[in-house]
Amino acid sequence: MARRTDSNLAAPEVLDARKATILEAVVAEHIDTAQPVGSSAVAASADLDVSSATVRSEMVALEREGYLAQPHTSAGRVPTDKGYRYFVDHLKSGVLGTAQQLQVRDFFASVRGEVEDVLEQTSTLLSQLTSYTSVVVGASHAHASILSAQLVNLDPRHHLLVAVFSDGSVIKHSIVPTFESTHAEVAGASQQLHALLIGTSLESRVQVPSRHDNEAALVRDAVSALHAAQPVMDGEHVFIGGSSKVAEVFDGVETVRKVLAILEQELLVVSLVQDILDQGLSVAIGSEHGYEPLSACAVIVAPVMIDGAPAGAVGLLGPTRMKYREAMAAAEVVSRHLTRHFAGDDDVA
Amino acid sequence: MARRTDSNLAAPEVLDARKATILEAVVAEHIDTAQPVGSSAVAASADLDVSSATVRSEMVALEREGYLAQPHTSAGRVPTDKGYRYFVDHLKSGVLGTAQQLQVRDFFASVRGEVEDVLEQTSTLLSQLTSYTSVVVGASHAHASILSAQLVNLDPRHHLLVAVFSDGSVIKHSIVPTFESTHAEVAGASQQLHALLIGTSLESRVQVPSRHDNEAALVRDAVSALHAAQPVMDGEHVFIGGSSKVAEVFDGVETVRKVLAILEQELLVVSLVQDILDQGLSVAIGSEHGYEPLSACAVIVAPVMIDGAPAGAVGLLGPTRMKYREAMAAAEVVSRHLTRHFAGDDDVA
DNA sequence: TCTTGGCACTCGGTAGAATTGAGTGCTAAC
DNA sequence: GTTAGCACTCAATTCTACCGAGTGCCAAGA
Repeated sequence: MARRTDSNLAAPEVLDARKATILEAVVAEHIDTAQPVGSSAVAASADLDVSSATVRSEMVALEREGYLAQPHTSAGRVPTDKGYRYFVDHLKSGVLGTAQQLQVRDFFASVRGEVEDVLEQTSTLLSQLTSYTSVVVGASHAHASILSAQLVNLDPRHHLLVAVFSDGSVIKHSIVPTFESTHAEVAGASQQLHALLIGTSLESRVQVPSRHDNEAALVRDAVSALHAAQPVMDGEHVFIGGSSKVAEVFDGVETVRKVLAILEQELLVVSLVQDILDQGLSVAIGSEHGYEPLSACAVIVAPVMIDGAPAGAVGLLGPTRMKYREAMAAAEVVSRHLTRHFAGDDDVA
Repeated sequence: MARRTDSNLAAPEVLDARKATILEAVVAEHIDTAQPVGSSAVAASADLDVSSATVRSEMVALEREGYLAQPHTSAGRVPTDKGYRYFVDHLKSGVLGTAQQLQVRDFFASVRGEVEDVLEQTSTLLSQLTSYTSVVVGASHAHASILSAQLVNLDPRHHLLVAVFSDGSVIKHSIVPTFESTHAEVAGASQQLHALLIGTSLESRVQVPSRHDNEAALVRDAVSALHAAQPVMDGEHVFIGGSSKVAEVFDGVETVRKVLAILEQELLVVSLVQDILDQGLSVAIGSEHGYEPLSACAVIVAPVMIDGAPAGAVGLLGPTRMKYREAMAAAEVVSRHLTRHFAGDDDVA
């Protein structure tokens, strides 16, 4: 399983076998205990037959090379972001526990309803599976074609544009023209809109009528409102699950506050996830994503595909010392199920 | 300003003037400092010319009556929930700072867009105004009448019911019948639905066709789906703002976790707010609402009206030692603006 | 040259003791 | 009823000693 798929990034660094074993032992142990790890613990745990003194001298090397750090002189070592990165890059892919596999299977076998509901519930599932906070970013429907568009008359100066897309999404947008319109005008505009927009997507340009009557003006307003709506869309498709996990998983109120504050800004979360995907990563550790307030976090992402094209993602957010193997397995399994779910094979899991 | 509007509740208790002054001084001081308050501090602060010894003896009385509590023998006093209740019941109504008034006015003068967007932004506003977590519950549109209903054909076995309501809300619901339908059948059903549902509300019963063809079956499916959707609706109209404030305002990770966990369950939040309103309260302190995990919290609510009928609410959630006066003022001002906003006077503030 | 046992050293964490001081309850006098 | 005075309580703070996990370094051994 490739952790980096983007070739313009430096290839994973290589350490000699013993250093690698030691580093991995330190990381694994620290993930487990949240404590600095000492040379003797490593000598005992890892299956290398060397004394703690040898481990010690290797550790100073690893520290010099930036993989490990020492909280203070007489303490064990703690992984740096670079250390975690090495660990993740050399992680053998894990599998989900059978109980969890079953949970995922059951979930996708029984989940019903609108896309939004599915995504929301998926975010809850993912967070329950891992005890980390989860993020599910829904597909943008920029490419979906319009199946129906209509203008509904709320009152003489307030109309509602409602468009239905081929992916099952529905958007609405208020149209508040400066002039009053009759029922008949709105109905007429509605019909024109429908004829005009049906089969188009948000990306395609449409030919609007240039006449000067109310009906044509309404149509123009509606079309421009629709196309203006596009960038906002993504914001409506973020689902964050298990934000209370933040308080469980991080220590330090200040960290908790910072992370929650980020999670509140959903647009920011979307671009975070997008950035990581764009970098070709499946995990971003510490400061690898540029978001300073999240420097204590690691973020795992897995894309969700529709028709072979990326169309959303699931993500997990935890401390840098998170359980990468399990969390990555969960993210991948869920993203795969989700992809399959949207491909239409609701039945088989 | 009445804190309790429901007459079947006990009238606010009365304390003699000096006890009241002392109690209020203790509460005010404790809200300010988060520390237990001693007799000498009260004797100095409050404008009663008595010695600390006198204050002391009054305090034992207040403690005996359940208004105050002592964390331990040699500490000052801390208000109980009952103490806060007295404080709140006798609070002179506060006004918002002018800067904040301006902020609210500007906000409502410039806010645009769909109801959902307005509510969401309002929740952010409210949380910024007060630095507490805010809750905005949107109006249920059970009473709104249907302006338009249509069935859109996604694929032969998957149709989308889209209904537009007079309050500008739009709901969609998947219809997945066991049989395949032609385009014409769906279009026919869509027209029947429109004719059938237009002008009705979610509460009204409609006469569905009893014929045995696909078209009639589609109509029946759609109508029942629509009415089944009703209870779920409220869930889609909760907006929580400033959840990161939870980490600022409560101490103790465990409390933070519990509160966040509650906030994640939006339906629960809705019923919490509803319960408090039903009790005729505008503030629920500690265990006054039945939600044990929120026993460290106080919740302030203010109803939002549409056409004179309650149709939603704004709320604030903070620690029991929250700044009641400011927070209540903020909630009331915002709810009033929101009420006015939905009444249509967008311009005047 | 690499490994290892040995050893002195560092320094955070803990446990106890001593101290402090804010605040109380009580009482006797006003 | 009020108040000054006083003994008492007890959390919080400070100080001390000490423990021990863990290090760095070195000299001997493979």
